Amino acid sequence: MKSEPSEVSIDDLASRKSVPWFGVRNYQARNFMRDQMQVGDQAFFYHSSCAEPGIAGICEVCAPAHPDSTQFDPDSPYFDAKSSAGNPRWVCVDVRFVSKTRLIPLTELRQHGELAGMQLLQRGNRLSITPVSSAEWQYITERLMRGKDRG
DNA sequence: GCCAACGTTGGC
DNA sequence: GCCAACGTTGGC
Repeated sequence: MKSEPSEVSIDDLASRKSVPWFGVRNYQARNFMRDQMQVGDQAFFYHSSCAEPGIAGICEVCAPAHPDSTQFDPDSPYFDAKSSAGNPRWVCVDVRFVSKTRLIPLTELRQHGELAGMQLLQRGNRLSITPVSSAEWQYITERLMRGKDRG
């Protein structure tokens, strides 16, 4: 799950009980949250659009998909005039902090052939939420996150 | 700021 | 339904 750290960083997540994954305005990413993600599922927390993009930690889904309140807020950059309370277009799950890991840069992820199939790493990928296979999850958590914690 | 890639929109 | 134009994402 990608987040711009200037909006919500792994430290921001750690300081809060939970955070709604607001602002997703892409149907595929929305559908992942609505149809695939369940309470208890874990995800990599990825810092995007920043100096050092990469995986910064792990989070866990703690509430199933519900309407994203920012779509109804005219002052929000995520406001959607075509959505309505009766028929909300955008939903989001809530996530909570699990752990902060060393920052695993995108460039490092690309160096591992075992991860070449990750949707995150595919050319032109723009989805803010992408699936991770169990093999990929295992490889990253057991082999890449085992290094010294550099904060 | 550039630009590749891809999603959305809207005229037809 | 096609497709050109336009907008957005996000790494670099």
